[in-house]
Amino acid sequence: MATLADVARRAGVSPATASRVINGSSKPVAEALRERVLKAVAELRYVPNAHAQLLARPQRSVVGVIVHDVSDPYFAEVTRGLQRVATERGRLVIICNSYRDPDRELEYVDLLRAQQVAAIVLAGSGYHDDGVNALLDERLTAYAATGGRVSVIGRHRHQGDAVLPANADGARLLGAELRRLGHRTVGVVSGPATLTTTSDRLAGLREGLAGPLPPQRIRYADFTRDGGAQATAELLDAVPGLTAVVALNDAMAVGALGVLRERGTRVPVEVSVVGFDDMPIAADVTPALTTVRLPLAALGARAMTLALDPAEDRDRVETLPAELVHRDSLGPAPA
Amino acid sequence: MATLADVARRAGVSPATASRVINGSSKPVAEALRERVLKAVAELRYVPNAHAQLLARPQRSVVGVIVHDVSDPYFAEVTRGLQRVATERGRLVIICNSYRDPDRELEYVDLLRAQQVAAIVLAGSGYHDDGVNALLDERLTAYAATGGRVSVIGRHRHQGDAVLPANADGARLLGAELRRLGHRTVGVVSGPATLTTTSDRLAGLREGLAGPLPPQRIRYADFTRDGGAQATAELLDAVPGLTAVVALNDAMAVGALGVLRERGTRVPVEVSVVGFDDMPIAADVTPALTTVRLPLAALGARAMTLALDPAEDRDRVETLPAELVHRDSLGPAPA
DNA sequence: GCCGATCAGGCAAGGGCTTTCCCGGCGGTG
DNA sequence: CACCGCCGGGAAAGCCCTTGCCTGATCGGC
Repeated sequence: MATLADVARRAGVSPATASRVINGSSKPVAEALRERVLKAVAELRYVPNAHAQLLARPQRSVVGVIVHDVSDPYFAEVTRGLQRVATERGRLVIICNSYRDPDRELEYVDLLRAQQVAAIVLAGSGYHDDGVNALLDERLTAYAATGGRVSVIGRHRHQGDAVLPANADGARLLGAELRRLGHRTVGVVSGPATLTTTSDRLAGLREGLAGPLPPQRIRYADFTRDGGAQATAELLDAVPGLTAVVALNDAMAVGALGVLRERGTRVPVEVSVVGFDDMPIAADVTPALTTVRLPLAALGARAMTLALDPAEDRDRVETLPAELVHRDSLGPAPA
Repeated sequence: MATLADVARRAGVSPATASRVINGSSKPVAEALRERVLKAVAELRYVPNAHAQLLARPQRSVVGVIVHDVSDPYFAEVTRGLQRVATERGRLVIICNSYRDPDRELEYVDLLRAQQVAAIVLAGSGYHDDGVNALLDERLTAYAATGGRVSVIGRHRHQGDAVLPANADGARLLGAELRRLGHRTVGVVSGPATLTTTSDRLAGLREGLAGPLPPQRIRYADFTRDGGAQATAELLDAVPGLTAVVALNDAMAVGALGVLRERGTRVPVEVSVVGFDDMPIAADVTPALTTVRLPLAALGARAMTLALDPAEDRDRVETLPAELVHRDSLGPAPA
């Protein structure tokens, strides 16, 4: 691997001059030398060692992002927003998948700290586990204390900036609409109870329905298609007279639709199905999914903006609104 | 930000000893000192500077991966395979999205080189552009010359290891099946003509159909849902008597289905639709999509294995088979 | 009781780059 | 013509960590 010294030697200049040519310092370099350096760079296919550079010039230009799983469309969309802003500001992004494992999340915080990133953006639901939260909070505080910026998407925190989707609001809208359409026996296909997103949505839904939601009408499973399918099957078997299935995200709703199709139940004539998040698939399944749209890319963009913003007022909390998207999978409750 | 020297000072030892405690060198350290160091680390929330570490100990443990777009389910799946193997082998992965921009691909190769990564995995279709290919090849060769490993997924190269999906084979299977079912007027909703994946699939399809495929029955668009929708609309308007639409990936097929539904055309009774890749959505749209399954995760896993494998025989090329998945969107041609 | 072997710990040399500081040479001014 | 200031270039100090080598101490063996 060619080094700066190699380049300098080949161009017949000092490493200092070579460095100045290569990353355009404020100091001027005579045209003749500049060309010789550039020529040497090309010939040696020189690429500066990023680690040496970052060590010498503690200019923190990269931002770390921790998400549950980028390949999940929810986070893909959030990440898109994050990336857009980062690119605009000339920042590189390192993405880490925690796969919903709080321990891995902690590890990644340290890893990013070790990488000297300028900011850490933590996206995705938090956990109902005070031990984990305390640990995470402590790590992030330590990071913030050394000048790092922290910004969080979709979880409640006491330190650092936060951007929240209106989970409860959206669910309330959904619940109210179900109620308006006469649904009284509603089943919920829920994500893991350990996630705050789950409980927020559940709470909002309860409020919107303005009626009882007994525990046996809630089934907890993974926030995936298959989790949704299984929970729906259980629900259909356990709850007689069910007129609507609320899935707490669209992937689960797709699973619900699959089970209902298998069983020959007509949607929405016999049973209505609603989702959450408004993923791209939502419009392409049959029937097209009625769901709650969250401004995911905007969430990401905003969080990155806050993280990069040198503003002095920390601990800002912003909520971005949810919106009900009417499609075909929700109809009036059958008489 | 606390440094190793801070820790050493606080623990009353030399930086050397602190270092040895922190990353368990082979050299033994007395229990008393070890504890003092660990205590100092905890109190200062010390995290070693990764850049300094990598500079001091040029142990290359991270692998760079360049994909078109991780949030695309195709690459999400490939990446899953890559990650699995990398994790098994204790390697970290840096993922870069080229967003199908050859220039950005080049930049990322340099960036990864600057990061001193142990290997670069390049995933996703190559381009029909000799200029770009030459440039890329040259960059990769330079990297390989300094001991870097290169491994490539789904593109033809002359240097480095390569793992290929059987694009042509799969398309041939599809074409033959269409022919068997009596389809004679087949339209193709194709990805960008600049990609080699597109031309491979097109060539295979042509072979399988064993009949003419005039240019006006092929529409090129982006490999996205909307691209597929638009191309399908054009095709329906331009080609009378169309009995089947072949979309060159599943996202486009979903778009095709959407357009046909809007127009009230029954699938597969009036027009059949087939896709490619067998993405998770494929089974959940209505009618469920007949498509060609590619072993994407296996492709990723294999590429990572080759990249990490210190085997001496370079330039290995492996092809992983494709498989026709029969679902509901393909039926016999109407009489 | 002495010597050599063994062991724990520290010193210091890098690793590749940036940047401050300094120096020599030039042009301009009095 | 002498002096000053400016400008382009180089020497060298540091950024933070690892590790080979050396030292001082301890211990066992004779």
